[in-house]
Amino acid sequence: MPVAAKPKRRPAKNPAASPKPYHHGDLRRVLIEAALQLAGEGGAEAVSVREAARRAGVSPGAPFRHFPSRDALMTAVAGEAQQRFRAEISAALAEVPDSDPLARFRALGLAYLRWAMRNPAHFEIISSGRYFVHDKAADLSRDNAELIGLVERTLADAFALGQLRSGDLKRVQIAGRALVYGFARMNIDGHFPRWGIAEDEAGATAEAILDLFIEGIARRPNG
Amino acid sequence: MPVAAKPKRRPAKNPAASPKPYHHGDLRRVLIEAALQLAGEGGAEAVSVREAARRAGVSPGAPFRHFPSRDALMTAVAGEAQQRFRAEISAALAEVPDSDPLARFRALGLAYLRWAMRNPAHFEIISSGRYFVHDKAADLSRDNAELIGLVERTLADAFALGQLRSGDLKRVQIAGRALVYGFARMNIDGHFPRWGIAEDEAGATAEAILDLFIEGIARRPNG
DNA sequence: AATCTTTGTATGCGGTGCTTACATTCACGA
DNA sequence: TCGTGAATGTAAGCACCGCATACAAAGATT
Repeated sequence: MPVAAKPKRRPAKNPAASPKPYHHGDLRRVLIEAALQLAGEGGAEAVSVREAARRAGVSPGAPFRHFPSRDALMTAVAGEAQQRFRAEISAALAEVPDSDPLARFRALGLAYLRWAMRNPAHFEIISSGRYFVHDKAADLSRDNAELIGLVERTLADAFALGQLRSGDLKRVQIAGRALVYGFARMNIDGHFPRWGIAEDEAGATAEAILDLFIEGIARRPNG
Repeated sequence: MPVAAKPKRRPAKNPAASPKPYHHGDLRRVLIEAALQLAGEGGAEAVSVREAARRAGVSPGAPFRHFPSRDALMTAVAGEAQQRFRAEISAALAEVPDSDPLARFRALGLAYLRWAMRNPAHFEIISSGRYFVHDKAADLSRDNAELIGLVERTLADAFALGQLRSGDLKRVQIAGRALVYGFARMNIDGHFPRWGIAEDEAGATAEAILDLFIEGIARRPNG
């Protein structure tokens, strides 16, 4: 199949050549982007190597030059998604002063929930542990450990300032994590209709349960 | 392929005939059982129609006489699993008197968590909303609605007896659900190693966070 | 300019869910 | 009692998937 008028390829790598060149340019990046898009459209399960290749305009085997397996692609996708997730959390934390750790804790939880509500499929890829092997993704694990450490310090600060009722911080942290993770997953897994929570109510409900939790762990002046 | 000595089939339906008869007997039941077993071994995703058929000693197309799709099979599997789930909860509730609704609430949460810890794959099939369409499974939905109603009444009773701090029962209920669901899913999704929770600690941790939550919503005599 | 490495294509294997056409057995009614 | 139709199995094949191998094209290096 002779390609129409092979354009002799300019020496410098100028990607403006109209008939698509043999080499893609940055296929790796494009594949990750396509996978993110696929996930956003049809859920995390809808991501397939072949379809990502199709969208990149490339043969079904090409992606395997960049990712040895589907899981490897998903790991890269998870890395990109987690980066965005962390960025949102950092932005939210930047608006709350260090002097009020409990407020920071709340802001963190809120940012977590908001991002998870808006990017359910991406959140699932990051957290479900079904799309890549966490042990192999050192960056992701380290990043996640940092987040855990941040929460730990925040809670410790809050307790030191007398904002918390109980000193069992690990228990508080795990419970808090379970709460937000559970709410995020209830959204992903389609539980909200069964609970009479409309789509536009999800944000308010998220805030409500987070506040309930915080009221539960906070020191209260009177009964 | 002449089957060895076709045994003339006794008139009455006696399944003791050793060379396997053309008709299976109760393929539907056996397929559900095989699927439950497959899920228990390799997670919910490991369930395939072909493998279930293989284990039932039947051709790959045979299951489709009983289930129009894989999802239909999974719906039946979910029905069976949910029945067992509800049985465990009912058993736990039977041991706590009606006079202490908050204790009943706790027992319910504990039974929920225990079953989810012991049957992660089955729990996932029931609750993930990825293996069957909930709208089509009227029995499951009704059953689930009953459970929600039970929790609602329990909380209302607790509030009436002055056991609760807040009267916003819907919020309490959703938060409680998110908590236990999140913890159960953290187990399924492999989050516990990252949180330093060993397998034999999961039960104790589950109890701990449930108690933290209950302490948070309970009326306390002194600050 | 020649060669090596990278990155694409072509092709094919085994797995999956699902469909259609056909075979066998059961159950019911004349 | 015996046909006949309904129920339930098999066989074969489709499209899709992840993935491996062999080959071709383009860049990079010397």
